[in-house]
Parts: sequence; structure tokens; C-alpha cells
Amino acid sequence: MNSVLANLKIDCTNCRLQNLCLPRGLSKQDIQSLSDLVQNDTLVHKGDFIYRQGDDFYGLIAINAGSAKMLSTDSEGNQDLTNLVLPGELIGFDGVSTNTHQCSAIALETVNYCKINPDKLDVLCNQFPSLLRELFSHSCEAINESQRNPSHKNQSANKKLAQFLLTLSNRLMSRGFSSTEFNLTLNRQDLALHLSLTPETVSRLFSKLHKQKIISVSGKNIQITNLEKLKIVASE
Amino acid sequence: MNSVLANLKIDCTNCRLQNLCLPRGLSKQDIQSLSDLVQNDTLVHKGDFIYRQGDDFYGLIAINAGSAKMLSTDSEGNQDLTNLVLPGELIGFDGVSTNTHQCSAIALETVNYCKINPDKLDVLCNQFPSLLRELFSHSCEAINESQRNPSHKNQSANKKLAQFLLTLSNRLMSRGFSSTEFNLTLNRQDLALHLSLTPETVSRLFSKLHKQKIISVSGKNIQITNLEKLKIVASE
DNA sequence: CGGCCAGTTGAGGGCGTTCAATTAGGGTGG
DNA sequence: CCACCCTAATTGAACGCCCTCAACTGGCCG
Repeated sequence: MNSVLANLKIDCTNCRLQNLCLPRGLSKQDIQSLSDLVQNDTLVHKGDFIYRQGDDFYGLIAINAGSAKMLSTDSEGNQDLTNLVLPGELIGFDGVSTNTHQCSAIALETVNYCKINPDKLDVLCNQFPSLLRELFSHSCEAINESQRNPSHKNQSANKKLAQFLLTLSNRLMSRGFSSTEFNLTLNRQDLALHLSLTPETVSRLFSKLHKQKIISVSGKNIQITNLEKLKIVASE
Repeated sequence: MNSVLANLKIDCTNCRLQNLCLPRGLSKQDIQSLSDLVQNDTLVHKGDFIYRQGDDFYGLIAINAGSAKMLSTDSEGNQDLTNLVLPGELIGFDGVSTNTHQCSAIALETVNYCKINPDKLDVLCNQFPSLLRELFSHSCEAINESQRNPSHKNQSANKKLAQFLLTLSNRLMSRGFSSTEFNLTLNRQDLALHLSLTPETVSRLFSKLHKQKIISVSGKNIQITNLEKLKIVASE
């Protein structure tokens, strides 16, 4: 056994997600400062809440391993699955402005995450403008994503699903996973919620894409067998 | 004439939108610092671009008077009207992360706006963490708005329009305008784009709400004549 | 083996779109 | 100031996509 490796603490300075997550664009010195403020390696399991809508601001969270869904319920009780969260992505912005979380974050499988506590965030704000600038940049990016993401607009259901699969494929690839074969951690119900469709429609569309030999579907296991055709479907 | 009033420079320290716009939540001293960095009173006219998608980051902009629309075109050429912008609201976040604007901001009528230039923004970041913190908070809020705003999800067209009108009514009220009678600066085409509907459908729905005596429509002039019923329609 | 829930598949109906025609409104030149 | 034009807005009819409701299948766990 390699005791040196075994005892090596994983933190921001040696994290494999450094270029995707918060350290992105920071100096070595700043990454070290950040690392000292980050609480690493919290583990939660499938179905666990990372935080709940209505909770006091819990902190900014970087998903390190696993995936999560962002769920929000409006005053009428309607649910909306706003996002699927992958490793290297930040969540928690929904609690910054009002100090109360506007969404729930729920683990879709075993999830390992890092966290900057609210009090540490204040330290950041006062001592490390460059980090705060980076946070600001991250949050602005999130605005762009959510406003420009075409899947939330009324298009054909077919197109929405194809676009979702393409976007997911790209996001997985940039995280070092296979872009052509993956396990969809969202179930049909959740995916339907996310795309504003019914589970029946999602199921039918999966079958249709399968018959067209564009993807291969077996439950949650998805293979993209004809990327070009999938792109054509996504652009109608 | 009152020459004292005539010569009084309008800036953040005496702006009527102080509680809505960027100074919100800042100390008097910070507001003064902010004010020194803000370029006030730029005037543009109907149809003018405040900035264009693809432009270098132009700065953070607060709409002081008038209204604007945020338009974004994706790689396929599909347009999306992401937002209607009212006085006291901030735009420009779409240029922060990549330093290139992801949307165009277009004046819907004569618009007066204030601006923090990109280089001044860097000054802010380095010297006034409290301002940056406020900016961060603003951008996080924008995320919530765009993700939680129910009008961008698939609901009945009727409900989407009713919700849009209710939200607009509230936003106008908090800005000191009438909440029951207003001039819709968006035309039917733009409104349809925003709600992901066709102009024909929007027009039909306006007529329907009019016949139901819930609103009174005359071109761009809208009166809400039965707020309670409108709320019922919005919640289905 | 039986029960349960997620997922799939089928039939029918409703709502928004599409295509087309008509009306209203805003700007320009005589 | 009015006649004209061009675009925006309205209204109508028919189609098509997705939803609803329902039945069925398959996998997992007791």
C-alpha cells in the first residue's frame, strides 16, 4: 500500500475538477486561500436532500462526484425540475440573494460534495475580491445557461429530448465521461418534469429514437449510436 | 425657473430608484463610491441597440427610464425574447462571464440608462467588496427569476399570458406606475416570442380575456379590470 | 410465486399552430 | 387634413402534436 497516497488530502489544489469548478481562472495562491475555506468530502446518498427549498442559505456547493436534481415547488404546488447537476458544477446560488433556498437539491445517486459555508463566504467577500469576482462570473454564467438553454422553450417534444441528450453528452464529455454511452440518473418522471412533458411522451420518444437507430435505450442506459442524426433531430 | 434644481446632477445618491437598483442595501458611503464610478444619463431611442449579442462586454447597465427587450439568437437562428426590462432593473450580466454579450438589449421606447464600464467594474471588484457582494446577490437573484418564472414552462397559453400580465402589473406597481392600466411596450410578435406562442394565439387570448371582462385591451393599452379573475386564470 | 411500481404502448380528444383572409392603425406625401 | 400604403393585429377554419386515460409489460424485492 502506498501510505503517502492514502493520506493525501484531496482539496482544491489537487482536485481533478479544478478547471471546471470554482478554482477555474484563479491564481495558485488564491486556490490555496479558497481551499482553506472549503469543507471537502461530504457524502450523501440517493434520495437525500443536500438542501431543501425554504432552508436558510446552506452555502455554495460544488458537486464532486455523482449527480443531483434541482427541484422547485411554486406557491400552487407545481413542481419543476430546473436542472440536472453534474460533477464540477456549482449549486446554492438560489440561496444567496434572499438567504433562503428557492430550490431543493436532491441526490440522484451517491454524491460527494464540497461546500463553502455562508460565514466563510463573507470572509471571501471581504478578503479575496478575485474569488468573489469568480463567483460573480459563475453566477452570471448560470443566468446565461438558464436563459439560453433552448430545452425550456416550446419546441417539439422530439427536439427538446434530442437537445437534452446532446447537451448532456457534451457536459459528460467535458467531465471525462463517455459522451456516447451513459447512465441517465433521472427517471422518466423527472425527465418529463424537466422537459415539461409527460412520462408517456418521453417514453414514446425514446422508443421512436430507438427504432430510428439514433439511440439505443435500455431502461436508464442510453447509447448514442448516430450522433449526426441526433443533431439533425435536435435542429428539426 | 429654479436654477438650483435645474443644475442638480442626478446620480445614485439622489436617484428615485435607489431601493430597486444597484445601491439597494449599500451604505451611504458605498453609494457615493458607486456613484463616482457610474456613468449617468445615456439616452437611446426606440429600436436602438443598447448592446448587441456578440459585442465585447459593454458594462453593467441600469435602466433609468423607458423599457427594453433582451433578445438572443441561437446558432440555428432561432430568436428568443428572454426578458422585458423595466426601470431600476440591471442588465449586462450576459457579458460578464465570457466578456462577450450573449444577448442583445434593444430599446422599446426612449430609454435613459446608467452604466458601470468594464474597467470601473474591475475597480469595484478590487476596492469595494461590499458592492461586488451586492452585484453577486443581484446576479443570483436573476438566476432565481429566470429559473422560477413559471411563464417559460409549458402551461396553457391562457395561463402563461395571465401570469405575464400579473407579474408585469406587480413590477410596475413596485416602480410607482399604475398596476391596473399600462402601455405594453412589447408588440404582439415580441410578446408571442417571449411566451413561446404565436402572435395569433396571443391576439385570440387578449380578445378572450377582454370578452370575459377580465382586462380591457385597446392595442397596446391594457387595463386590468378584474384582478381577482385574472389571478384565477393565472392559477387555472 | 405474487405484488408493486416504473416504464411502455394504444386510442381518442383538446389546444395551439398553420394558413389564409380581413380589419385596424401608424406614417408619409400630396 | 386626408388619401394612400404598409405593417400590425384580429379573426376564422382545419390540421397535427401532445396529453389524458387506460391497459399491459417487465423488473425488483419480499
